Formats: sequence, C-alpha cells, structure tokens
Amino acid sequence: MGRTAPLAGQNSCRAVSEVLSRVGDKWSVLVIVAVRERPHRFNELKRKVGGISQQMLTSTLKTLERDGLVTRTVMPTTPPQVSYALTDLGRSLSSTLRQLAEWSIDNLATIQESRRQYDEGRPT
Amino acid sequence: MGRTAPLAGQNSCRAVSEVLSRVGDKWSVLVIVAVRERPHRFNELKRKVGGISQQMLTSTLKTLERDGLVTRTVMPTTPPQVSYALTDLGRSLSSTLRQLAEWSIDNLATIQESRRQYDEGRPT
DNA sequence: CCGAATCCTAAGCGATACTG
DNA sequence: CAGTATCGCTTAGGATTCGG
Repeated sequence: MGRTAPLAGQNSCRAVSEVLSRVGDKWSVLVIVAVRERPHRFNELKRKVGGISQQMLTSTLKTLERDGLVTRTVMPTTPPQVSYALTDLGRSLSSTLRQLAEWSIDNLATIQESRRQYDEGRPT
Repeated sequence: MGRTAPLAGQNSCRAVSEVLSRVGDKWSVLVIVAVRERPHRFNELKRKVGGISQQMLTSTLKTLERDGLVTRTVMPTTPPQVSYALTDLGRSLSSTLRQLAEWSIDNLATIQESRRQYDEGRPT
C-alpha cells in the first residue's frame, strides 16, 4: 500500500470502504457518540446507547479499542470498574461523522419518502 | 419511549446510524463513487467497480435507486441499454462522503497500525 | 459490575446458471 | 447487454448462561 493517491478517485474509495465497513455496523457510531463527551463505564454506555446487548457492546468496544478509537481503563476497585473514553483519533472521526450526521438528519425523510414511492410503484 | 431528547445527540445518531447502515455495506459507496462523474451502463459499472458480482451490483443499484440516490434509465435500443446516474441527492451524499474519504485516507494507516499492536499484545 | 462462552437465526454475499 | 433465480457459505447479531 505505498500508494499515496492524490486523487480522491479509485484508490481512496477502498479506504473509505474499509472505514465504512468498520464503522458502518449496527452499533459503532452509536457507541462513539455515546462515549464522546466524557468517559463512561460499561453499563452506563449500555443504558445510554439503549437496545444494545451486552455481547454487542462488548465486541463493539473491543473493536473500537483495537482500532485505536477508544481507550479501556480498568479501575482496581471492588467491584472492578472499567472506563471507556474516546481517543484523539476517535474524536477526530467523531467530528468527521458530524457532517454525515447533519446530512442524514436533513435527508433521511427524503430517502424514506423515495422508498415509499418506489415501493408503491412495485407492489409485487 | 416517551423520550423526546432535545439534544442533537441521541436522536440524530439514529439517523446517522440508519444512513450508515444503508451506505456502509460492502459496495454502495464504491458504486456511488464509480457512477459519480457521469452516467454509466451496467457492465461499465461492473468493470469500473471491480470484484463485484452481477447479483450484488444489481441489488446495490436497486437499493440506491429506491433510496433516490441514483436514476435508472432504459434506452429502447437493441440490445437494450440501461444507464445509471447519480441524482442530486446522490451527489449531495457523495460530497459529504468526501470528508469521510479524506479522513479515511489520512488515518487508515494509523488504524491498521493500532490493530497490529493490539493483536501483538494478545496472541491468543 | 464486567465480560466470556455458547447457541441459534437471519441476513449478506458470492458463484453459477438461466431468461429476454 | 442487463438482468433474475437458486444455492450455499459465511457473518452479524440477539438471548442466555457462566465466571471473576
């Protein structure tokens, strides 16, 4: 991958695709946004995200940690507490996602309307 | 459910999540970028995207059309030709994605390095 | 409180063959 | 050329249970 493609064309797409695949799963973005403002503990995140299973929260957090987007800090208390926080990289991604968030909010209704019309025309 | 979170936090995330789920699949972004500059025909897109199966290109295009992101135009020639193009909405999304593309290009290497280190520490 | 392990279902996706 | 149909593998992800 020594390619430093100057154009935002074919090569860069693969990068976006890669990042989107990671972040485009069901929970990653929700978790990122939930943990964004301050460190959170596990069950705190679970409540805040809402609707996520333990399993998925655990694995989502693990993946995010592996990717260097969140940090995991174990507090040696009893019972043990674990604190999750966004890294600089995670915050950077979070900012970038904000643009997409705005687009989504602005256009989600349009998309849903488009779907409805499409489905009407094809009742089969 | 009586929750009407006024913050642009929780609610908007659902919208992003929704859009990301749509666009975060394996091929949508690649197809969007491939069709971006000008209308393309089916097999033209297939070649340009590269590695995509007929099945997936068909269903990806259908979903994008349903969401109002691309148009599908059948030319009544023999053999029939079908032309796909980005809508205004699609172009708008494409622009928004560019930011994410840049972030991806800038940070993909960092992420991959982070993964490598993480995996080293946990050989199991 | 935090998370691992197991089980199970639904969906994503690819390959191939067939149609108009 | 531009799809559709079918098959089967692989993965995502939810529920539940067990352990530290």
